Amino acid sequence: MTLENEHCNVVATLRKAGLSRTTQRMAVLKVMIQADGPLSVGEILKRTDLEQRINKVTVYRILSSFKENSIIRELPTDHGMSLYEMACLHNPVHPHFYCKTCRTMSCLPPLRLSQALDWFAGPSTFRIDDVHVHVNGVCRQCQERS
Amino acid sequence: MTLENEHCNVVATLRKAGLSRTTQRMAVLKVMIQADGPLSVGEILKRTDLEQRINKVTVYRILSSFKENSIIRELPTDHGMSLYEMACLHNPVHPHFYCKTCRTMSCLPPLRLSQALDWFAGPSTFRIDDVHVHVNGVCRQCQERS
DNA sequence: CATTAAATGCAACTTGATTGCAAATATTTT
DNA sequence: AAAATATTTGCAATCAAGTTGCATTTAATG
Ligand SMILES: [Mn+2]
Ligand SMILES: [Mn+2]
Ligand SMILES: [Zn+2]
Ligand SMILES: [Zn+2]
Repeated sequence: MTLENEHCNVVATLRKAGLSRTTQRMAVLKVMIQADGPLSVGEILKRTDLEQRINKVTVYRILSSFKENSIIRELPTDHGMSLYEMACLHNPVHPHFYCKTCRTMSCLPPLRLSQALDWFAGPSTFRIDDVHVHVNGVCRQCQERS
Repeated sequence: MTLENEHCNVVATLRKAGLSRTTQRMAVLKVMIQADGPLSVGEILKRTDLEQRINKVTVYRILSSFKENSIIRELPTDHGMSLYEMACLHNPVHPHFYCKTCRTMSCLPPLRLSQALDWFAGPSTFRIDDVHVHVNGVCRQCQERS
């Protein structure tokens, strides 16, 4: 499953989000748009460095601002590390398969859970060890406290 | 939702898993059984230390062996930290709610996803920001490579 | 071009988790 | 019960992802 968002425009995306057009942000966004799957910060650094060296901290801050503006999605893994993918119209929310061994994340078809299980039962070659359903938010107490 | 596994016996659980009965393992397991929700390593340490001080590394290794023997479940959070809960018969797999603010994890009813959404739509006071469906396992290549 | 606000780079730091190895403890054998 | 063996533990060092403070640079604005 490719992201199929080659059409997303770097400049337009930044402008729509009201983010200034720095070379670093352009480079990171370009890499994200061209990616064929979720990328780690390390991988993003490796790819941006082909054209210009960017500081690790800067990448973290850029990803953080992209996330706040819903340009990208953060996909936390079970190894204390997150991967990132575009959150554009061409790439709706979908489940992911994470290989514990090579620490690679694969996008799964955007099906409902029942359909997804059928999909796995089919010609899928993944060996599933566990499935986490993780609901994130803010609890009652913390809501009242602010 | 309490774990309701007060009945699980420390000695019996260890014996069934073929794990030797060290004071440290007994202490950790006792704390896990008495817990009323998922615990972090820090919280486990705090509770075991009330009776005997255990090294942090030892707790990690104990939790790791408990997990391998399906005595407990690991619940990774989106903050690079895992929480742990009993995996006994009285505590079947279920979704969890994680508060980003106080970093507390709450157990949710073990319903199917569609029912769970109804549950949230009801008198629930959680503010949901995002839901991660996380499928873990080993991919095709990694399976063949071993 | 000058001004100002925002973004970046660097170094140091934080935190959860892991590793190597010697010492202690549990289990097995005699 | 004592000795032999295997397992487990504790400590210190280390790792890796991610964060923070602050000086410097860059982008937007007029
Ligand atoms: Mn994806
Ligand atoms: Mn639970
Ligand atoms: Zn793999
Ligand atoms: Zn909270």
